[in-house]
Amino acid sequence: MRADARRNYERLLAEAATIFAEHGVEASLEEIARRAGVANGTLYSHFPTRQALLEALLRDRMQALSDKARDLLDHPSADEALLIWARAAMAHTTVYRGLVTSLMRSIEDETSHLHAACQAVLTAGEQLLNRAQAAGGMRADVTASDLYALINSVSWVGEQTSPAQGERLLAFGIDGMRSATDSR
Amino acid sequence: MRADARRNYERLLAEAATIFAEHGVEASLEEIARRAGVANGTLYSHFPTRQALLEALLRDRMQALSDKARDLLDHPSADEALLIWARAAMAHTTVYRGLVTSLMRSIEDETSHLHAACQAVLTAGEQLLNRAQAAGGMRADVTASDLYALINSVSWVGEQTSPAQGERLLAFGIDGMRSATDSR
DNA sequence: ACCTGAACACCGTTCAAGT
DNA sequence: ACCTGAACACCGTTCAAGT
Repeated sequence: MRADARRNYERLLAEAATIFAEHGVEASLEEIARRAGVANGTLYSHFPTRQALLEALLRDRMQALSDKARDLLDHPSADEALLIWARAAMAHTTVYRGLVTSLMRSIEDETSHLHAACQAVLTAGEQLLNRAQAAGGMRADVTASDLYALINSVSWVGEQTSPAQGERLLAFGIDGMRSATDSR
Repeated sequence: MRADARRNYERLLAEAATIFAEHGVEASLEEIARRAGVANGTLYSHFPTRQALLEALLRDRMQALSDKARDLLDHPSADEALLIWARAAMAHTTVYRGLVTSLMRSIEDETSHLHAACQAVLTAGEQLLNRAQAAGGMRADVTASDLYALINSVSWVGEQTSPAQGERLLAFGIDGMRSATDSR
């Protein structure tokens, strides 16, 4: 990669982070290019779609979330580990306004640039879920997709109303996924 | 209201219904005006905002949902009545793609043209919730806002992935709101 | 009293022409 | 190889001028 190309790439990423943080993931791509000091087409040559830009921006963070799930497999309580991770996932999905919608769509859409990363997160969550199920804390019929959808939906609520309302729904949702024999 | 004004109003509503059904609530207002055969500004004079248009379009349906809650107060099972109503509410919030986001936002935003109707729906749900709580089926700490948020969030999931996934999350959510003593 | 349609200030995306 | 910037086809919203 040529030096000027690399510099443009980095500047675009940096401006995108700022502008997405301020205006959400639907912010104007034109403004990102403008603020990065490059022409319109340069943005498109580096990032063919908005999702490609998001993917580059979130790559490390999503990897970290997957890693965190692996680490939590060593946590003494399988149930608690799952809850801790779910909250971390919530925090991740709300870094930019509107991001949660992209993440939810991308899990089903294989053509999305975010699909692989979302799939990795789902699989990471699945490990924690399976462990909690084996320990008897969670219903056997709960799927990784259920968990993924729950986390994203409560993040969406948190975004639309208040983070506290999102937290409440997460608690109800997880409780509803617990085994009947589990003490509450 | 002048006869031509009335006719334009009706045509705009009819076209909006068609186009929202096809493209979701973020569809082009310009296209609605175009298809209704009126000028751009005419749409704005009748409906100052997109939400005002939505409100006129949904008024009857939202009233019917509130009425349905009242009727269900006579249902023999308080728990079952709540679940039946929640499913009806889900169906309502998904008539147009993207509508659920407007409905969720409008409950907190008093300036929204949809606010009053959303508030009425929330209150209607509250009656059913309170009855289920009095009967001992639902936790006492569940609020009408929790119920409203749950319904909208699972509708959102249904829209982003599949209706079946939305249904599953509704079941988990409601279960999580049940009293611990409730048989499962 | 209501309607028209141009005007303004924005978009996303593409692609020939440059360096 | 990469970048530029004009071109195209769209938007939402406002408002003077008409009838």
